[in-house]
Amino acid sequence: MEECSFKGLKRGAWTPEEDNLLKECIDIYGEGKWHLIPLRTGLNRCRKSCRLRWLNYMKPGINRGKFSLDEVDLLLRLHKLLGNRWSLIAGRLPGRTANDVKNYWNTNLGKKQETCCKIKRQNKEITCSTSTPAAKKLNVISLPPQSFSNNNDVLGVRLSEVSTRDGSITCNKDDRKCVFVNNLMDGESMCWERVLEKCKEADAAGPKATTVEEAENSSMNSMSLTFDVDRLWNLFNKDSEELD
DNA sequence: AACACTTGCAACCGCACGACA
DNA sequence: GTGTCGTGCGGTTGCAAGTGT
Repeated sequence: MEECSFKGLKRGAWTPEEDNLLKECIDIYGEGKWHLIPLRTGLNRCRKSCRLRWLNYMKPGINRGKFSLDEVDLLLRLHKLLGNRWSLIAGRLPGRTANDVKNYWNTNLGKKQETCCKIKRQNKEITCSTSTPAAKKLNVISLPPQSFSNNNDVLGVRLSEVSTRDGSITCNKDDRKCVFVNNLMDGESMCWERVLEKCKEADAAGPKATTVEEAENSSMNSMSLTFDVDRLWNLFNKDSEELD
């Protein structure tokens, strides 16, 4: 936040007066005009700070209550699929912000994962990095290079703009990336959700964990689902072909 | 009551990326 | 092709509130 480091700009906790100014300005000019906020309101805050305040705290519809079991379950599954893509995960949790999700993960679920890991290391001598909590301990699904047929506009995203080159679903515009992932999980396609459902069904039929860690996860943490990455990838391929 | 320690979360920081000149 | 600007994201920090001793 380069400009926020300049002297003269206020930092730290927001006052109710500042919140009111911010809200009034956004009511008038709308979201996204962050550069206008300090100019129009006289708020002595940088635009990034204004944006963060609005998105994480003041935006209508934000759910500041405790995470329900359903939300935690979904969060765990989405994190397993997407890794630390907090904004994408938050997009699937109505009323939750990326910051909320990230904080919840770091303070609750991440610690549980770490504790689990330590216990396992002590008991089973399983190697497990502790350099970064949470994320690196998870078997985040990594998608191999994937191509889609050219110029097919599916689910609001031109598929020629989509690739999975770096192991994530990406396309040329961030918002489109979001739309793409969201759409994959929404509506008739519900690609990822079907994947998850199939995994759930398979797990219900007979748990098949691919690693010792996952096998232990299934017994140590009832909230955690186990995933066979290869199977998931095959299912994703199948769904992609159907979309094609 | 007073202090130390822990926890949860709001806010900040640095970086990446797209748009545009 | 390159530099600048605006925006968004993930990681990290700082501090108030809560809890333990």
